[in-house]
Amino acid sequence: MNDNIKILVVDDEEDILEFLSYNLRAEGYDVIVADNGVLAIELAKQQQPSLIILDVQMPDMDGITTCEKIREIPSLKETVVTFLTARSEDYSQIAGFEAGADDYITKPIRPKVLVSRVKALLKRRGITQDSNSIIELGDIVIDKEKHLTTYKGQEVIFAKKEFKLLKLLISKPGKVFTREEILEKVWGSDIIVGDRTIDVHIRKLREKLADHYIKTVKGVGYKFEY
Amino acid sequence: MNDNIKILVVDDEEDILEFLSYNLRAEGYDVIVADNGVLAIELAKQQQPSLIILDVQMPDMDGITTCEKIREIPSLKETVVTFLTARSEDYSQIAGFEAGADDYITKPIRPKVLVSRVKALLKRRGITQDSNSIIELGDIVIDKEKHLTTYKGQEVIFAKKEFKLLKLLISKPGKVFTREEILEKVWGSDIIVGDRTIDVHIRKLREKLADHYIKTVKGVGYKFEY
DNA sequence: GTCTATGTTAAAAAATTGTAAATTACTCAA
DNA sequence: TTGAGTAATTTACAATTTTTTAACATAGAC
Repeated sequence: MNDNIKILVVDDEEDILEFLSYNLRAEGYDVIVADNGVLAIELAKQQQPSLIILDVQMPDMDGITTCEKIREIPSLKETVVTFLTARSEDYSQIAGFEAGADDYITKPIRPKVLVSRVKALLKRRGITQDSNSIIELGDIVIDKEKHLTTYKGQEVIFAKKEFKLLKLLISKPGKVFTREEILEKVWGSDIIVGDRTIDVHIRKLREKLADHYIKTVKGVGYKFEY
Repeated sequence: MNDNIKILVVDDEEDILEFLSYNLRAEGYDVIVADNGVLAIELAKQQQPSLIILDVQMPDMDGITTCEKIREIPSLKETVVTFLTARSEDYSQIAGFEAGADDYITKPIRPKVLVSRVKALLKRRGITQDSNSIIELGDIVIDKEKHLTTYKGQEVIFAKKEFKLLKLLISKPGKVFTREEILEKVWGSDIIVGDRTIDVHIRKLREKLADHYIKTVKGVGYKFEY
């Protein structure tokens, strides 16, 4: 089980990516990286990081534009975005806030400053190493910490495996998970279960969610679609 | 462990948040902040602050509404709430008291006034820097220092381990604590005890609390729910 | 129409937790 | 230091819930 806070770092310079990753990982964060805006958006959608650190100056799509696009994605509305700017580019601060940034960090980056800044930012949003556990998607709210799920405001009780399966599917809305993937992530790669086990669990989820959301892609697998 | 008094500051303006935080932290309070009402409520539930400072004017959900919602939450019934109002908005005083506020502070805020006001408020409620070792949740009052528990006004005696376990569960109402977590925090990570030990202790708590509050999340752990 | 993947159901199997009673460890006063 | 009394743990088993299986139904591709 991994409940660490995820941080997405976006920069076109390999060195900076490594530098940031190293320092953030040392603090126990899960770091994912992207070296361009397009990839960043894709990863953000998939991984739902709590914080995105975005370099302003990038080829192709700059940080400001990337941020604007990120802000247009519903599931990323609440994500904290912070810019990385060279001290000189002061104009970017203003533009950055307009684009929906929450903070900016100026280069050169000093590890301690970076880390405390990140901590402060996350704390301000009520996200802490052990309490970033709430996934919200339309009518469904999942609180990992409280192990509690709400559907249309009503509490729904999911057993352990059901909860795990739902968490998996909902973690990447729209993505099709093959049966192999589901088995590996929910049951564990070594455990062997019969053919109908997954179906039965899927059925239970559908039952409890009034048959919405979970779609079958015949021959491939299942997906959660909002 | 940190026994400082927690204060939650809620305002949509970054400057004011920082200003208030700075001054309150300087006085030794633990300050948590929120820039909107929804987050404020979530944080308040999670962190159980002793005092909430709430700006009246906020987008989306204003302070009055936020306060009303807070007052509806059992575990926050006793929390002190004070409003922050511009001097001109005198109507808000009345509305504020109706919504369940305990006091109001007018802008512009002067640090010394703020601090003395806060101190007075907390003192009035019997909360002082060194005596907030009292957790109160509905019918249950726990005095950590005196190792004393009251349930519905009646003193209940908990043995040492029971007390520790209760303290842990109650420290984050709603959170599910896994057996591993409980073992680590109550027994210590190196001590090995049998499979049923936790259950038996849970049972004793339930016995003494008339079977309320402590819920089992099968396959996961236990939680305290008011 | 056949064939295959998936849906459905109920019941068996497995896992987890609840409980009482017995045992062991601990504490504190004499 | 001892021993009575309390607290903590273990044990053995009951009760409950979850998970899996298996048998059969159905839907859609070809």
